[in-house]
Amino acid sequence: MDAFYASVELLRYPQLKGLPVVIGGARRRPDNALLLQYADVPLAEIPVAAFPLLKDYAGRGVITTATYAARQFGVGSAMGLMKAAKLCPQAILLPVDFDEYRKYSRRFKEVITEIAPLMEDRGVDEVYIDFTEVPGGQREGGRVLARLIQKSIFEATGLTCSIGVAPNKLLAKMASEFNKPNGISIVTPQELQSLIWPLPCRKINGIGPKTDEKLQAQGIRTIGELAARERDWLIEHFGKSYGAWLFEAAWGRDERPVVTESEPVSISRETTFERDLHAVRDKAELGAIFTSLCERVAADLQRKGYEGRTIGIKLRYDDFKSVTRDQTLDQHTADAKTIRQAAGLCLKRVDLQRRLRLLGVRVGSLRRVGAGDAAVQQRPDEAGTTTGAIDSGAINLPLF
DNA sequence: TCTGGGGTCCTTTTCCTT
DNA sequence: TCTGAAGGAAAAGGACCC
Repeated sequence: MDAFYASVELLRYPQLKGLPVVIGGARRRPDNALLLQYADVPLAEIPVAAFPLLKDYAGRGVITTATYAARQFGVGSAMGLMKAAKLCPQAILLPVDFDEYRKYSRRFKEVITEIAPLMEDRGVDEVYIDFTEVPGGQREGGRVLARLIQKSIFEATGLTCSIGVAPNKLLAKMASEFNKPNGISIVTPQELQSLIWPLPCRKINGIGPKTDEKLQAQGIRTIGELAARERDWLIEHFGKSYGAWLFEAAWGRDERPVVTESEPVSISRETTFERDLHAVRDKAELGAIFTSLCERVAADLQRKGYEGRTIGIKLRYDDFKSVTRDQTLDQHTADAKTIRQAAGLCLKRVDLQRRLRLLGVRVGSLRRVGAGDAAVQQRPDEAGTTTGAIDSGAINLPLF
C-alpha cells in the first residue's frame, strides 16, 4: 500500500502572521467585546490592536494550538492558559471557532475524495489517503499527486497543507511532519535508518508521554535505539500486544489499512466548571449542569441517529483524579430523561464529599436507530434541532 | 492560577453463570 | 449441597490522539 498523511494548516488571520498567537478554550472572556465590534469586518481587515492579549485573561482553559512565534516562548498545545500567560503575556489570545473549522474541514476533505476516494478521516484537520489505485499516483514517487492535492485544497479553501508520503500509515504520518508548513516529504523503506531512526520515540504515533518516560528509564531515546532491542525484551517490559507493536513500529512496519468508514462507539459531553463545585453546597448549580449534559448527549444521539445501552458518568475531583461509573440498561435509548435517570444512579455510587472540577455524561454500546427490535422509528434527518452534521473528533487545529 | 473536550482502544478487575 | 474452575460480560481505569 502507498499512503499519504495530509494535515491542513489554518491561517485565518493573515495580519497576525509572525506574531505570537495562541488559540485556547476560554469560555468567559471579558475582552471578547473588543472582537465583537468587528463582527462584520473581514478578518484580514481587523486591526491587530483589536485582538485581546493573553495577559488580560484570567480563568481556566488550555491552549489548543500556538503560532511558531508563540512557541518560541515555550508555550504550546495542552498548556494551561495561566502558565502560558506567564511565559508570553503579550501573546494574542483567540477563541476556538468550531463552526468555522468544521466548514473548512468538510471542504478540504471533499477536495481530497474527488481526487483520491480512499480517505480515512482522522479529525478536523488530518486524513490518511491510500493512493495505490489513483491514476498517476506513482509518478515521482507520489510527489506529483501530492502537489495536485495541495494545489486543489489551496484553491478551494485558501489553506496550506503538509503531506507525508510513505509505504504505510505509520511512516506517512511521521513524514508529514518533516516539512511543515505546506511541505511534501517522501520516506522510502530504504530511508528508515537515515530518516526515522534518529528521531525521538515520541514521534511515533502511539507512543505518548508515559511510554516515552518508561523507555527513557531503560535508556531508549531514539527510534533506532528502540529498534535495537529484542522483540522479546520489549514484550517482557511493555506487554504482549504493546511490546510487539513497539518493535514493529520501530522497524517502520505497519499493515493497517486506510479505513474509509466507521461507526461511533460512544457519544459524550463533559464540562469543566469555572470554579470547583461541591455536591451539597452547589447542589442546584450542579444539578442544572448535569441535566443539561444529559440533554445535550440525547440531542447529539438523536441528531446523529443513534441510541445506546450503556450510560455512564465521569467526574474529576479538585486533585485532578477522575473516576467513571457506568450501567448497562435492558433497552437502547436516546431519551434525555432515561439517560438522566441512569446517570443519576451512577452518581450515587461515587464519593460526592469532595469538590468537583468536571462532570461528564457518556452513552455507549451504540446502534443506529431503526437497527433493532425496540428501535424508535425516527429518521436521522428529522431528529435534530440543529442543522449540519457535527463531526466527532479533534479540536486541535494547526495554525502558523 | 496549573492542567479542555471529544473520542478510541486496551488491560485489569469484578461479577455472574455454568 | 458445597466448592471450585472456567469463561464471558460488564465495569473501571488509563494511555493515547486530534
